[in-house]
Amino acid sequence: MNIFKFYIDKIIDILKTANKEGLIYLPENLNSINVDIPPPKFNCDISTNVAMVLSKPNNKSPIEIAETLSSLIKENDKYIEKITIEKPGFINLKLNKDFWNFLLHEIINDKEYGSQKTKNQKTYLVEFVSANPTGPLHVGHSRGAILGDVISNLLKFNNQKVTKEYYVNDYGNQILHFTKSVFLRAREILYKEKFPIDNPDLYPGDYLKQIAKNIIDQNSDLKFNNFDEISKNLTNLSVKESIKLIKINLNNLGIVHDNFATESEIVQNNEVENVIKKLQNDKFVYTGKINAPEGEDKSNWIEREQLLFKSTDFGDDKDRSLQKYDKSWTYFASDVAYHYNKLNRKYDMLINILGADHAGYIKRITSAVEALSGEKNKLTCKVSQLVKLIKDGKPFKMSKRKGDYITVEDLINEVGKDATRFIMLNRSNDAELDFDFSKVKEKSKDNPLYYVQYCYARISSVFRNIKQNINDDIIISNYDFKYSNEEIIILKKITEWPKCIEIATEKLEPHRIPVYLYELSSEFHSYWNMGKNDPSKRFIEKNNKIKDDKIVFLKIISNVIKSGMNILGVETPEKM
RNA sequence: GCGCCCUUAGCUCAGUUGGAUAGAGCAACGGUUUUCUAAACCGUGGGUCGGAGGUUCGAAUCCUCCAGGGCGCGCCA
Repeated sequence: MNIFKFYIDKIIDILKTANKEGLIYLPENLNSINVDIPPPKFNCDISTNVAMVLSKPNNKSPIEIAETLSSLIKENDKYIEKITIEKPGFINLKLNKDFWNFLLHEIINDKEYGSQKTKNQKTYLVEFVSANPTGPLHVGHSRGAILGDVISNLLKFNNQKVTKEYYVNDYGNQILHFTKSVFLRAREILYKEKFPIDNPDLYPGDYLKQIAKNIIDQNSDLKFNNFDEISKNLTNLSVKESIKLIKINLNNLGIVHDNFATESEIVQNNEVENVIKKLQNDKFVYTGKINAPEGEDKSNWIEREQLLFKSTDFGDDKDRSLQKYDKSWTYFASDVAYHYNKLNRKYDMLINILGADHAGYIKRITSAVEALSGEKNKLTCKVSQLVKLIKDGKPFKMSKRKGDYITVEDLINEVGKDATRFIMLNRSNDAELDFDFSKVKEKSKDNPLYYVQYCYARISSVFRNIKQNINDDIIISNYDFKYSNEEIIILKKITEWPKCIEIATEKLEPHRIPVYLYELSSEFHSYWNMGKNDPSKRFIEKNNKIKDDKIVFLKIISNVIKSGMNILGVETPEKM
């Protein structure tokens, strides 16, 4: 039940009839007609811009059209108490009590209220995190991880089919350096050799000692004499250890992937060769030269003939290299193969969540997917911007070099899963985020998580006091209530929930959900406090009973909060 | 040099399929608890929506240009 759609459909029906009767001329495209909630001062529930949109094509003033339409609307809708026209031509509707009773009756026990019920269910592959398997996740990874998880939840809430995937980059130079670091840490343990801490290629973090120790303990036959001899085996073991750590981190954040795809498998199965052959056949690959980037030190630049992907055909600023100097594949080449692999698994839509530092990569990979699929918007990439850590009022800089960074484990231990998720989701993913440790820990209004949870807890306390289970369906025989103006303000907010979900889904912007939940909670807290002076606004009466209208009211609000918090992956405790 | 993101109140930020007087929180000041959870509420002040053009009935929102900040750009992943 989306009242905006409900009224747009209604208005368009009326327009079509009026058009047939020759009362009004209709342009082809009616998309700019919309229905909204008007500002509070008009004391109305719904407004539409239809008269202004039709003004020009009809060569009449908006007010004139509004007058014609408003009488038609009024005749055709039994839910209208009052209809007014406001300059410059808005039509404002005030809905009667039958409407609110109808609405509440529709949604009271609908656990999926707000869900976008589309006819065709689509399959999505959401790839996120995909951090290099060279150690545990740090705070920077967690924002994208949470974003991807909640986008998946959001799609699922709308009854779409979602696979959550992690792409393990277990191939290439960084992994080689990582394995070498494990090797040297192992020798440090076994032979007391000093780890070359100053070698900038190696990974200095302490966690490598533990990884090395685990590998030694579990593989007594492995000899740490010659790196080249055990390199392949040790890579596998080291990556496995890393993935183990990463999975623990993800679990602590409340995230479980459905699938882990590995780069090494893509390479071993010759998928890179295959995809490049396909692109060659389609004339998207050629041998040529590319220029060094402007404004940087070009002294090390070696110009050479190389295998290039024609991403400029799709709007990229240069073509992209597929092969390294030694003829091995670039990261991009295997990623193209990986995306071809995704395409062959026949998903309707692909979504990638990337960190800000990989944003420059989007153009070339969407180009590749377009070249391979022939579809323009098959792949959507969302970027999670930087997280600026603030500790003790000062920015906290992480340095991978020194192994000096805040891990997900530190984060969860210090602020907890729910607060982390809520705060990280409370901002647009396109904007940088200040993450202030002391504030996130604070149990007050400063922390929007507790504010929303407290709203749910307050509602729960009413249910507890009247000895009802908040999760049970509400059975009401007769929907005939008259809500006060203060209550209708909140009911109006409730009607916005489907719209919030719609926009959040369409734009893949889950931050709209915590923002909405905060606003709804704010209105509820405000109402709650009115009960102090005005007994009619209290929920429980002197005889410890509750009226039907009140319990319906509470149930609706708690349903919305609960389903919103579920999408966010955050708890709704009944007591705080 | 190029690409992406950001610029809205003192601070941190919401606000886009273009809508009516641009909203929250924090900070400041003053109030609210014999009554369902005060982790709450109420009130007061605070704005050239970075700048300049354009598009139109109407622009924080769309287009162009400019400025400032961030991230990134090599056969690293």
